[in-house]
Amino acid sequence: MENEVKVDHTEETTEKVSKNFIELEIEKDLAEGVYDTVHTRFPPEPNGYLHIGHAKSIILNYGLAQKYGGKFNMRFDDTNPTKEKTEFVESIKQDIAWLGADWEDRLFFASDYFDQMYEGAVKLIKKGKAYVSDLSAEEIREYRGTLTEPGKKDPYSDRSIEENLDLFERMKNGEFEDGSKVLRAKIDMASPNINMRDPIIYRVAHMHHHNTGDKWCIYPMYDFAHPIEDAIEGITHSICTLEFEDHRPLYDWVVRELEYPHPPRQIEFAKMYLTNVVTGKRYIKKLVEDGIVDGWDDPRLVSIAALRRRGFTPESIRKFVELCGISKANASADYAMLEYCLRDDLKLKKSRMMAVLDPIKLVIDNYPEGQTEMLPAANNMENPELGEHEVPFERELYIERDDFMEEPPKKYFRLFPGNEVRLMHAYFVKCVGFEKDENGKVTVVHCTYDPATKAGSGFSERKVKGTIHWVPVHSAIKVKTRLYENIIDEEKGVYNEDGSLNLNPNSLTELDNCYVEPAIRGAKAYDSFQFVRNGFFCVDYKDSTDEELVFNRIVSLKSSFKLPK
RNA sequence: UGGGCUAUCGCCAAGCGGUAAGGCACAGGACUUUGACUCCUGCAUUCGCUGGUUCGAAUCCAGUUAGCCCAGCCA
Repeated sequence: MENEVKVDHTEETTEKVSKNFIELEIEKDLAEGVYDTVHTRFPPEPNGYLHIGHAKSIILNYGLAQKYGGKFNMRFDDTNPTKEKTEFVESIKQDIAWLGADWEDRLFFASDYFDQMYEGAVKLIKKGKAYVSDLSAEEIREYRGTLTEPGKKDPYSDRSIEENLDLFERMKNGEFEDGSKVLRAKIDMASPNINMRDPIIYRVAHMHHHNTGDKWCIYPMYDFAHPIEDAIEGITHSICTLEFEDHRPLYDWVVRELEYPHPPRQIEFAKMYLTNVVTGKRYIKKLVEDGIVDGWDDPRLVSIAALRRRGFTPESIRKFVELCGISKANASADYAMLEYCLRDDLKLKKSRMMAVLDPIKLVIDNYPEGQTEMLPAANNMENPELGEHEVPFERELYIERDDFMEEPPKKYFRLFPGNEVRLMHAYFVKCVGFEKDENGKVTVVHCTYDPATKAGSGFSERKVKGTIHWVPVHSAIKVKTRLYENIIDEEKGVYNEDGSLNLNPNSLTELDNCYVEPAIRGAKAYDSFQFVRNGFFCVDYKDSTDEELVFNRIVSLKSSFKLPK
């Protein structure tokens, strides 16, 4: 069979050479007529914020529906009121929409199907396939057996259908206390698969539900509810993660016993982690509580909200998911792969600005005092569509502190005494001296410029090896920047055993004496730019003020020059 | 010691009996008004291990090892 595919007609046609195993399975189903369409869903429980791991599932499910001309549903799996909140419903919807997965008008809640689930349970009872048990939680655990020993028959499993029907209805009517009774599916207490040992399918919980209020005091368990939700919505392929593989026999049992005409099919894939990145909810919760990060959307985290705040694009995340692929092997991707996707997406889309993060003054001795000339600068040399802007050139400029060295190592070709470099968009300048303070720290660098070398003049008498960026002292705009570098090493742990912080999360560096060329004026929250040689930055929506912009570094540029130690 | 799943380059990942794709990372080189970008070049005689079947095996068989998941009235 043809195993090559030249993907769609969408602009972003990143060509995929081979299909993943899920696509292969789906195509087989389609070819064999098992299904005549593809209908997928993303079913999160609204009990927290989504992170990059969820993005894989969202993009996978939505992408499958797109690829096969099918539909994609959004569904909140809210069958356990003890953990769910409306607050999370909203954040999850926002995150998914931001990622670009469109559920159109198909937004559902598992709790919308509670009536049908109840009827399903009654049907099971009538078929003699479910019974009400009075065993306590501890007893249930004992009777279930262990991984190596079979379970024992539940003493209540022989109740008559009539009695079960009566008891179950009374459970629904609130006659029993939480934990006093459960409804169990009657399958096989000796099954080597623990999930099949008469799993609980309904429990009593007198609790207010975010969607159904106080209508119910019994709630279905995931294993019973999920297949029903899928079947009701006409889902064909129920894609989930590996840990549910053991549940598939039960999933199939439910749709079979309930006699759904077109039962959905569950297919599992492996989660993807990022190497050395903290995703554990308990760690993040503690980091938030300890005030080490400033909430679930702190740019150092990898929740979708955090990535958005930091300046990631949905395109880059989609690209990342696509690059990682889908398989059944537990894997953890290098952060470098994500960074690559980010740079790749941003490099042609964002304006390139000169920004000096760690300034040192450069004085051009032979440039007239008080003179200013406006120099044209392409917004993106590789993408003329982005237009151009002007940058004022003066006698006094700021340059990057590490663009000057008093005693340069071999192969350093920026500024050092006697060396000539190009000031980006401007002139060649030659270093003629420098000043130091009492601590030996360089404070000012002096140079002379050559008017003949103006950018765009076609000057070609001589060449320079280095080009450095700069910003005019008097009209540059002062901003704050935040750099995020190393990611927490999960193996060592975020916290030590005594509770002290082990590593600085993503080692945040805040720089508050940075200057950007005046063209940055008017930048708004979420606007992002490439700062020449410093990477891509995004205006922080939370901490920027009218007086001062705060930039988050989205990703740094690759740099191959390293100072020899 | 039960059941399920997985094992191909530092990291992802194709491969489905015909003689190891691709990407990331890395290393060299060219180019360059960002040491970026782009462009070349290099990067698994070998597919967890051991046997077997075959003219031929990463792909089939047997065994073995390692890792992940399962004993919530969580999802």
